[in-house]
Amino acid sequence: MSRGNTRQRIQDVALELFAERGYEKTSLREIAEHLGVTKAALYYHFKTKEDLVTSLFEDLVLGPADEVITWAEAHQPTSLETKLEILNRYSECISNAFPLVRFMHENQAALRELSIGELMKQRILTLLELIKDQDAALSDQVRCASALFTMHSTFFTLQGTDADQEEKRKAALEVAQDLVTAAHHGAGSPSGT
Amino acid sequence: MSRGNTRQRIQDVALELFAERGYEKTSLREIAEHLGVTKAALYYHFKTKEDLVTSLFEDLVLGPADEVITWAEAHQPTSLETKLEILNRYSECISNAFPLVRFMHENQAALRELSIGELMKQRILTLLELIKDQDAALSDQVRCASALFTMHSTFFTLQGTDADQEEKRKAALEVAQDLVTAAHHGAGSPSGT
Amino acid sequence: MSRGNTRQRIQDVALELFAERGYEKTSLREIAEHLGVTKAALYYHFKTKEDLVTSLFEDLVLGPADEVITWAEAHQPTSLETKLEILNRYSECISNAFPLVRFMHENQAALRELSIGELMKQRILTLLELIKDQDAALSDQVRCASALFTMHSTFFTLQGTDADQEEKRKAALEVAQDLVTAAHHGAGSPSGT
Amino acid sequence: MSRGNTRQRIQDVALELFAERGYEKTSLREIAEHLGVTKAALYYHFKTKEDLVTSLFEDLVLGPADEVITWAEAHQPTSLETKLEILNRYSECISNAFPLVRFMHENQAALRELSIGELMKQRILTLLELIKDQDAALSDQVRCASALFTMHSTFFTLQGTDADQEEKRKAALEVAQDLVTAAHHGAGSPSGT
DNA sequence: GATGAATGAGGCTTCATTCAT
DNA sequence: CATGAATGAAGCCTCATTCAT
Repeated sequence: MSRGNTRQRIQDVALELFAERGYEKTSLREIAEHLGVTKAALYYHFKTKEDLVTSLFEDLVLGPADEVITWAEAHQPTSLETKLEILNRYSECISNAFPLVRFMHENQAALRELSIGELMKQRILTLLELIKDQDAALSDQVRCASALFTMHSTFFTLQGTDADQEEKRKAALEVAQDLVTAAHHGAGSPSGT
Repeated sequence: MSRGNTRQRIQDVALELFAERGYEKTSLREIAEHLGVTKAALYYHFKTKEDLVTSLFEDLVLGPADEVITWAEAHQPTSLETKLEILNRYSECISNAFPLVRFMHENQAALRELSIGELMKQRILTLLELIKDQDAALSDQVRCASALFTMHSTFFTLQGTDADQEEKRKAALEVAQDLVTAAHHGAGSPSGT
Repeated sequence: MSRGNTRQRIQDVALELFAERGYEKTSLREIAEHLGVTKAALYYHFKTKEDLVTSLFEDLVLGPADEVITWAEAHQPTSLETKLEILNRYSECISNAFPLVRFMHENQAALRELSIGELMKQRILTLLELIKDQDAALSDQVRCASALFTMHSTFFTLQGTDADQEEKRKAALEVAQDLVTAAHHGAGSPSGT
Repeated sequence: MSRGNTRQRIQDVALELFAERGYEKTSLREIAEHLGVTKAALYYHFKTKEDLVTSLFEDLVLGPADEVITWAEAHQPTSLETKLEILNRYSECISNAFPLVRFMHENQAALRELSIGELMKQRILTLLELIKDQDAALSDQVRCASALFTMHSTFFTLQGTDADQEEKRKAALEVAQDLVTAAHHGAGSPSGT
């Protein structure tokens, strides 16, 4: 019945529970029980609890995000079109790893103590740097940060809605792109004048 | 030096530590040690750990938010101007209780298991209902949710900046108001056409 | 029934079990069960298992040994008579803390990983330096080390004997003093010629 | 590269780690990792952890010690010269198995729970019986025990020294023989008179 | 000869909480 | 108002060991 897929099954259940109940509240005992295995079995596949959560990010989101960053850095200086394409590509990463992104969004405090949290934060800050202008008005900087956050949070913000995953992705992407477009044109400063 | 203000001091330290290290990672022992008191002393002032965190929300954010909601519900049906004023008032609540909002934002998973978390979520959803149109395009619904999230997260998003608290508040408010304005005018649907 | 003496009772039982079954083999569960308390109660009185064993050495042997060292260092350069008096005083320390010394002797490997082990080792090496001549023949250095070891191990070496504690102490002291006397007179080098 | 010598390699690594970190603190995982094998591989060669440590004593020290005992028992009643020759022969056993003797000396508490520990203890007590007089003065019994302990511990007592193994062996042997000689002549009793 | 996968027992430690004083 | 002492539950993790392949 169980071949070489136990590692995968552990990751699946862990992701589900982490997203559902939070990182700290999810114990390895719970994960093991959901799987019908012993706690010790988890330790055969993952060195620590942190190692387990780290593997989720590495397998689902870190690689894809790095691809976006690599692509973006090859297209500098960053035109508006490039920025919009960054958002587009990033929205696809996120959409594919949606429960993990939800987990990341809702457990920032817990992730801060994990080394993978630091790595993810760096990726997001790097994306932010690529999207915003260093010396833009404050409100335009907010627009760019907000664009990223919007994509991170939309999938579960729109939980009640009957829209499907792809519709949500497009809606979030549209809003994010509008925000970045406005920031790019310096919507912030003229309104201040 | 310290008279009957112990309760206050506990809240201050608790808020600081909760915001810094997260709800689950902050133990009552830590809080007590930071205060130079015994754990048991905390229990004289607060029935449980949950009671302590609840008191923070009640004292700092729940009341003010309810005032905004009460005001908003008295001004229905909601015109664009009303919506913008809701955002304005809410941004002031948030600005005053800034570390608690950060805590809320970064500990959503933990708060989900606490009854105060449910209460706060209701408030935010109520505000969202007042701001968005029930049958707006999906992207416009995202805009309104994003407006709220943007205000929640801006204060620590802009951590590195040298802007002061009030400047940040205004920048976040501007972005939020733009988003809601766009949503109000149905920016979403035409772009779909 | 139990007033402020719980800490003491924990130490007593811990010493007994540590000496009986070794440091690593003695679990805090066992100690707690022997006392009719919870494991958590131990942690109220001692921060860790290492802290518990450390307290034993500090309370029973470290202080007295330091007194011997202090006395010895005040009587430098060290005449033979002084050396013999060092042995005499040290034998009394040891005799009073006899089960702990047995524990130390039989758990050197375990103690090497504990910081108190390092401290105790330093004390013994210091005593050794005071007793032996830096440039004595190899066999005389062995004599001095042996003198110390002999006192450490005699109490349980002579376990079967019906002699009482004080007789054993005197016998060990006599042998140790003979060894140091021989070393002092350079018994080693002439026999080599 | 490695043919049928895996068993030997396991023993080598095990001895090294046991001596370094102690019996309890050394896990089979560690041993396996140092060898670049799986834990399960160890179980192909040794039935249990105890079996592994037992094999070390059997191969390195038990046989040679038994030879000494056999020789000694054939030379009863034991003259002083015989006693000195026992020490001489035993010192050679020990010198050859030096890390294992260090291990034995520093892990007495752990060995007490192992059947091989009991066996080794018996050998040493047997040697002690052969060396000392049943009804000697207490101090002379201490001398004989001390002679044995001295040889056990000298190799690592003299760790800092630049003397080579054989010089250390001779120094320890000299001290041990002096002690036994003194005991044989009843140095203890006249001093009591 | 050796591995991959798993187990059951048990280790140390921390936590929120209680209660007599 | 607050402490000292303690508890019960649970946490993460490691260990020696087994067994099918």
